[in-house]
Amino acid sequence: MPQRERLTRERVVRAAVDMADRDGVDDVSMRRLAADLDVVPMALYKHVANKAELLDGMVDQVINEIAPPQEHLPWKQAVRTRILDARQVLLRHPWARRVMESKAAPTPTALGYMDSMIAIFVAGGLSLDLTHHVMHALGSRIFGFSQELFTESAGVQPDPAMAAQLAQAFPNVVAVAQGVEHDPDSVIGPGCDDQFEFEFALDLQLDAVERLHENGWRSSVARAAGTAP
Amino acid sequence: MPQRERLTRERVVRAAVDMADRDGVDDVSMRRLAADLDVVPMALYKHVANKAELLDGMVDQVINEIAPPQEHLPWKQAVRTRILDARQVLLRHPWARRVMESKAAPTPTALGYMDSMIAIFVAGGLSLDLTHHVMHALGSRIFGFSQELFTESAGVQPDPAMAAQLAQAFPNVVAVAQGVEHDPDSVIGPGCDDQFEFEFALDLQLDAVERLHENGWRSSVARAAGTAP
DNA sequence: GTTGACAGGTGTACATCGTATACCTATCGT
DNA sequence: ACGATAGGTATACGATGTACACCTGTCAAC
Repeated sequence: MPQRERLTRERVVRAAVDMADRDGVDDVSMRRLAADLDVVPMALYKHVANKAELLDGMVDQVINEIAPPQEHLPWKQAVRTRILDARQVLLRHPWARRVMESKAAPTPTALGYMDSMIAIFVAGGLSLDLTHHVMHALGSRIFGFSQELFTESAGVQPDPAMAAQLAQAFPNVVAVAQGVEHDPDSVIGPGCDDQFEFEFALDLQLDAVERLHENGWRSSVARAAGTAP
Repeated sequence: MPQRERLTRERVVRAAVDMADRDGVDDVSMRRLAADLDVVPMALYKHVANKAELLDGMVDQVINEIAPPQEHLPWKQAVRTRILDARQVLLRHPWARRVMESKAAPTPTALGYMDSMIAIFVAGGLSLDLTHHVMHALGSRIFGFSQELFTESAGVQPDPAMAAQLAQAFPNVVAVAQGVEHDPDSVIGPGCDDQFEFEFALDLQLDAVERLHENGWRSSVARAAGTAP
């Protein structure tokens, strides 16, 4: 009988992703991961060069969960649906944002994803130059990041006395937060970083790009506009 | 004679910021910091609760380097110049981006900064609701982040054989990168995350917001537009 | 079959990290 | 002069990533 299923890079990475989903990425250590796989810590190093490479593998697995672009769609829609899909994937693996952001170089998998995204713009007729700037402007949103800064009002603030103090110290922050909460039409999800905010920002940018493109954007024009007072 | 200058929370935090600027934030450990201050590691804990609080203090110091908003300016210009100033500050402290992004709750200092930024929009006549969404849309750009994903093409790729292989595997990425490099008009700075890209993205968003505002934006309208196919 | 190479799992060890706890000591208001 | 207290010290613990040497089970070739 096979006393224990053989280890594989595949199996190691998959277990690490599961553990990160479950306990958060900070609690993924080589030793805990090894224990999870019923193996001695150093055994992992036969399948993974070091922890950085393990994290690379984890991110790659997440990126591979993003569906390939839909063909035969206008570029704006194709980009939009793909990014929203990426966002769904990243909501399943919230730790991936921080890991990706702390990496210096993209893996081939990440490059491939960016490549396919660029392809959509180019196929849609956008110039290479405009596409380049757009990729920068979209930034990490391409990977579906919610880049939420702080998980705004993450914890409930139960203390009413402190709430009053807050309101005095930061009246505008509180006004914006409360104003929206009191608006019955507003879409306020948990942590306020919900689907609406993401789509709002995404559409703002995509619409602006579309407008630029339709107006026959050339780099000199935009540069002048950008640096003008 | 004062055998050694007394330690202060101020002095500790300042030394930590200097060390992070010099060696990168990953090399800032309580022990190295203590050695730098010619003191035993545990001495730091008399001025700082723990490392997380130290990082908070470091970020606060960076935020405090950002100039206060200029009065008597139209909101768009006021926001624009302030964010560009924030960007300059963050370029001096590149580590601050990652630290801020990995924090869950904002410090009072960060809240104060956001508060003063919101104040600009509100004073400019934007509705609380629109301001709220705009703050989300701008996201970390408010703090001047370049959110560069990967320090794109950070290292030079000297190997021509690998370059060819790259071009075959990721034709679009290479095309976009090369196309721009070959354009003599293009502004390509080190790492390609230069001033132009940042301003391009920032203006794209600010212009879009201005258009929304001038068209008398109401939340229901934007929501319908956002979720429409 | 026997053998021998080698992929893959093991054991031990080390430097480094954050920090709890207990202690000592210089300073200062009374 | 004295005792409280703020601030620096000493020691120690558990956790982390991983280098290095070792063992062992599997399988190809003879």
